[in-house]
Amino acid sequence: MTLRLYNTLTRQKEVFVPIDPSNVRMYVCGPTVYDFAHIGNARPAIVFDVLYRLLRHTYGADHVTYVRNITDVDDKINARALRDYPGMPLNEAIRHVTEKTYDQYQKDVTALGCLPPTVQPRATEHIKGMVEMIRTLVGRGHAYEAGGEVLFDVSSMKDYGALSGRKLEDQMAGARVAVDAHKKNPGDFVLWKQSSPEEPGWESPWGRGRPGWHIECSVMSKAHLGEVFDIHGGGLDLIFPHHENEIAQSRCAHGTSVMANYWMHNGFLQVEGQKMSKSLGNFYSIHELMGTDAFGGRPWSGDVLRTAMLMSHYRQPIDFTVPRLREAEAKLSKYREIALGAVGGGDSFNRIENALLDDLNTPLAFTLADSIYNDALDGKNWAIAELAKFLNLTGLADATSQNEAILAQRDLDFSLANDDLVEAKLSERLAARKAKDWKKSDEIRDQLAAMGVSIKDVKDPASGELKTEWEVKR
RNA sequence: GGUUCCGUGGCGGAAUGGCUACGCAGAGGACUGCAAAUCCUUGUAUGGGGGUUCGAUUCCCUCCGGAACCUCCA
Repeated sequence: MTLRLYNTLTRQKEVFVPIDPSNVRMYVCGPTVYDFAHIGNARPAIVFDVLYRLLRHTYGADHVTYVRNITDVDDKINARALRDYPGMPLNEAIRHVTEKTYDQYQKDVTALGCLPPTVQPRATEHIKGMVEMIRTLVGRGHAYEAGGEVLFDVSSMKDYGALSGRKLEDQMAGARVAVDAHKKNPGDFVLWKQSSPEEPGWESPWGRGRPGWHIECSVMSKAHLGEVFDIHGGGLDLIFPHHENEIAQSRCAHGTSVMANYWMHNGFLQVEGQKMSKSLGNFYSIHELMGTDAFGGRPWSGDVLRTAMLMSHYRQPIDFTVPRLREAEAKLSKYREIALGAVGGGDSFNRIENALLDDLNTPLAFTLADSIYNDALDGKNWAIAELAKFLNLTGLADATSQNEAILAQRDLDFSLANDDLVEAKLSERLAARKAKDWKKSDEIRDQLAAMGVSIKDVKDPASGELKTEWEVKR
């Protein structure tokens, strides 16, 4: 079975053929580090991590290069720096913002079970390359200087818009594109803009300034992967304008007919049926979900979040809800219980691997895992190996399950604090049961339930004596 | 207005030109004083209308409904 991927460029699934099997190259647009990553940002990180693992599995771990950039030059970062560190020199404040956000991002994606990419370049490390590429574009007649900016001239590229299926004329018909007086075309976009003395800036042939958003990815991908590479990924919303513009810049600068052969885009995530937004109050950072009670009144571990993501196909929308997370948690814990200790590999039927090879069909992989589960329960080794392989290939063996520890600790704290009280009530209830005073017995059960304690009546198998077990219900 | 995509049971979701998987929830039963837990059994779906076909949920057309993008939001 060969790897097949849906290619946004052609709008169909294609067999993946790498340019160089000894070095498969993938670039994914990473975060702009101005605020903590939210649950929507987690999706591309997870999806492309699964692809990365699959590529490593298929071509060998040393034969895949995965680049995920860090955008640390951006006007939103500047705004955040001014807001959070008033009075501090801007450049210093910016460093605070980007470092803090970057550190948290690394922690978040690690907890979600994502392997570190081969390289995580930062935009600020590549300013020189950006200036060079812009200079090339100007020299080749694809960019021009106007109104203190350097702009890409979209009319200079014949098939601009091929990725998104957009034609320049159609866009203009929409009449919602901002028209700036100094632009030749409304669709022209900024490559370089001048900075005021307070703003961050770098020297360039066009004065002290800073790069536009799109040029960063063109330069960083070129630096680490070359002019043409295999896979370029990101969220659905990046197709236009970001990826369209990256393609324009890279192809025009290098004179190539493609930038990347396969373009992949993950679908969006909604929270409880609504688009996630701060105004609706359904905006959750990864950090909040894992470390607080903000969503559903309890923390959710990285592996549960990862499972909940992978239960849907990456191109489908996901509705993120509490029942979904519960289902994910239940599913995962039953697989883990049986397969986590097992050594993956073994030559089993490879059905799960084939599902993943078919454009990352993770929901099918879960389905297969469910059907294999019963065989694994019966102790069949091939089934246990297949489940273990599934957990490894999807990164579920690596994601943190820290919240189990947190919840267990909570339960323990509760138990220690309430042990005497609960025991007293239980013996009272046992007496009532022996006296067949069901009313009183049920009342006590209700009281305990109200405290969050659920009970289980059992018989001692040896003596046949009545006993009651209890635990804290979450 | 333009571009792209999606409609399968209560929910999540797979697959297929020929009884529509699987999981969760639900229902019934066993057990229990009653519950819980556990075990056994089980009902329910391809948005509407055309077309191609022996046969369409699958392919084509159309309608309805929904989403994303056209605004430096993954």
